[in-house]
Amino acid sequence: MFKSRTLYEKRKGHGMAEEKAASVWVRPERARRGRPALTRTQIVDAALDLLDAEGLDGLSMRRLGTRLNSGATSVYWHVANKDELLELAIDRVMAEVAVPSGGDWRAAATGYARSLRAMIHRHPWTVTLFGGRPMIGPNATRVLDEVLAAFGAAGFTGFGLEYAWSAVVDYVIGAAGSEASWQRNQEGTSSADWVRDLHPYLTRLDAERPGLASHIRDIWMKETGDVLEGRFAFGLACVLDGLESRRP
Amino acid sequence: MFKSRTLYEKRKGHGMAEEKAASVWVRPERARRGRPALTRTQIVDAALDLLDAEGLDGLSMRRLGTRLNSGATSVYWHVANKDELLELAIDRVMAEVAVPSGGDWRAAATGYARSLRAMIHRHPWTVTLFGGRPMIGPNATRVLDEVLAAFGAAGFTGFGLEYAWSAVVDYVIGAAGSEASWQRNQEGTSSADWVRDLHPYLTRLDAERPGLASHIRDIWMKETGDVLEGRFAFGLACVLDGLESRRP
DNA sequence: GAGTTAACTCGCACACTGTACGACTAAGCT
DNA sequence: AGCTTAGTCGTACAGTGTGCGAGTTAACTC
Repeated sequence: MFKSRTLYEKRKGHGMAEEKAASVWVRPERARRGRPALTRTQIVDAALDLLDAEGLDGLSMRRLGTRLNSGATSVYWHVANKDELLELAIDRVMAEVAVPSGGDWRAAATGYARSLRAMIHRHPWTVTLFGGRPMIGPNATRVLDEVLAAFGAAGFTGFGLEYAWSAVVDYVIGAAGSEASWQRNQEGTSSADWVRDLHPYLTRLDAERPGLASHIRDIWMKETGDVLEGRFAFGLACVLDGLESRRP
Repeated sequence: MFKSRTLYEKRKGHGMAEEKAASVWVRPERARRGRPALTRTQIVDAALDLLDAEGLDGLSMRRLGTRLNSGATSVYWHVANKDELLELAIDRVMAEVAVPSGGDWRAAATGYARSLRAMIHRHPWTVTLFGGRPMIGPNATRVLDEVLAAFGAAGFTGFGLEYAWSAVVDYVIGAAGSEASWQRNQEGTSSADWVRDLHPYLTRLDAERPGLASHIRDIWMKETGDVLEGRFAFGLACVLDGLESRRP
């Protein structure tokens, strides 16, 4: 009898050296014969539901299985492991980020930055995953291509191009990431709870570091959505100004 | 007999409403009587060893226990749960970041940024944790106080102060975070492996997106430590220039 | 139509996780 | 001496990611 073996596993034996399984992106979706089966898109859809609803911890292979009305380990036929599933998921949401074209480079950069930030707000679980593995999926690729083209049209080339682009992404990810976890923190505990938690800390701070204490009271505890908006606009403008003055 | 109960648990009963346990930082270390015991510092030391050696996944309570030559669950007497342990750990490494004083504001900001980045490089596991909960430990507090003072001396006040400071941290965390995971990625697989993994992707890219393909070949695959250094210097300079021109 | 083969699902098992619980030991106080 | 409390630890529970192999179904070949 022929032993059904996972195509995705590392192949050994036959005297050949151990061979790495290829990335999801070069490996085509399974050819479908046999009983109609789960689809990659179907699986990623369900995974996204769980991720968006409950964050990274909300996604477990078993819960994914039950959501798909299938066995806990059936997904493993279509996907090598959980990391790969997350790779698929993050590329899927990268489809939501757009780089406006047709305007000047600054409009393109701003649009890209805001679009990326909005995506992170919709899918806060992405923050942890950024840069985990190099993002190589079709949508990430498309975005990268577009943004490099926009910065290239602005005159940046070579390492300067890389530097300029990086400055924007790095800032956006840092800023949007901190906003995302701040919001996740707020929604868990009501604002009043948060204040009560902070209270003993603040009273001690009043004595030891009055400047910091008043900053926290006057700024942090009054931080609304508008303030976050202003903060992001400010930081982004700083970065873009710096780029403008360094543009070839 | 008196049932020994964890002091750290939420206290209920006696008709009083459920009460939240206070944060690690307001709760003193356990008074020591009885047999000489584990120490907070001792525990955090061991945790840091594991974290620095093998990253976030390297720290499990059981491994921590064996490293301390103690039972797997003994740590729970000194620390409410794993999250709290991580809070202690991250504050410990915050001791390593310094804000230079005595120079102009730009020197202070640069020094702070570089110091924070260096700390992240030494302890890449911090990246995921930043902003998880608001950082409230003594060292984080000290750093925050110092950096706010430096920016305050530069003329920033109120929300402008918050904006200016945030722009720097957000950029640094974004940039250092991406560098850290990039390095972690390189050290796992040898550089040659990485190239081989990317190869099928690149050949396809040559046809579909030649601009991007050549960028990857010419820039990404030649990225050395010096390049990362230059990239960070560039981005930071952009942010600081933007701040300078907006300084009151 | 019969038979073969490949695609796919799924139950079970393993090693591992965080942590609640309660029994136990040992030190200090009266 | 006896009591009280600080501190340790073995056990247990519910959950995790995933390897394995047996079972099921549909499309091919003859």
